[in-house]
Amino acid sequence: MGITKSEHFTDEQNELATLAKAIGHPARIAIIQHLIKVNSCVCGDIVNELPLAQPTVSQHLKELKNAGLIKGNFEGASICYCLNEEGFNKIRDFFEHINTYLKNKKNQCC
Amino acid sequence: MGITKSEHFTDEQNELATLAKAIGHPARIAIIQHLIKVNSCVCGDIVNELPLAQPTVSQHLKELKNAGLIKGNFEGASICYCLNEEGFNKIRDFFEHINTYLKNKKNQCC
DNA sequence: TCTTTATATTGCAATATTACGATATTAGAA
DNA sequence: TTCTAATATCGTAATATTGCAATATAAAGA
Repeated sequence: MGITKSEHFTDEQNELATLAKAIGHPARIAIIQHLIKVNSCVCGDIVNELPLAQPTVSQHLKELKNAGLIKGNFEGASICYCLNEEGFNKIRDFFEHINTYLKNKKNQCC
Repeated sequence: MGITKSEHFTDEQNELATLAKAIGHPARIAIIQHLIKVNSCVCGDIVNELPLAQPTVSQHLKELKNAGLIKGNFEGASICYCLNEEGFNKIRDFFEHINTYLKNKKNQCC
């Protein structure tokens, strides 16, 4: 039906899913990579970096912001975006947990 | 339009997005967590662990498999699922890269 | 063979996502 | 104030995702 049955899952599961989902689009990966590449806040040039129209980029930025993966500050007329450590820490912990498991796993049949 | 303009992004960006997207659903997070929790391959009991009907679970398993995040082996009449190290390594590298950046970042304005 | 058990596939309805043109908003510059 | 530049929001079309009942398939046991 297109509705995710969020109420049947734990808060942690829903939160991790929201973070991963927000990252799950090539334009949003590109935004994250660009923010890392320039190693500073980015004011406005993100639209020029992406092969998408301005309203579309704005929408992707909003989703990353809502998920807690980026932060935006007003910088005069434009806005300054940068990565939000908090969001990335949460999802990093999840992958570290998986990584630790994969290193020590036993009884694997496949 | 609902169409992601994949052709305008790099292979790496599309691949990372596909992996993150596959993880971006609470049911699929729950499947991953269950595979870790039992610390072995899981044959069939995943359906009983989730608050979803069998066809829905089957569909989620298929998506995780297509993304390269789990593997499935036939084990008699049932199927044995476990995590696929390869897929998780790829996305882990991405997050480690981000983590390294966040630790050393300068010139942050937000 | 027939049945049972486990899993996959099909088909469809409900909802979500993606993309963008048009338009609104907001802040500085003239 | 008026103009301009930067960003957000609205509205909408096209497509994707989610979920499940019904059904198909495949393997093992009686």
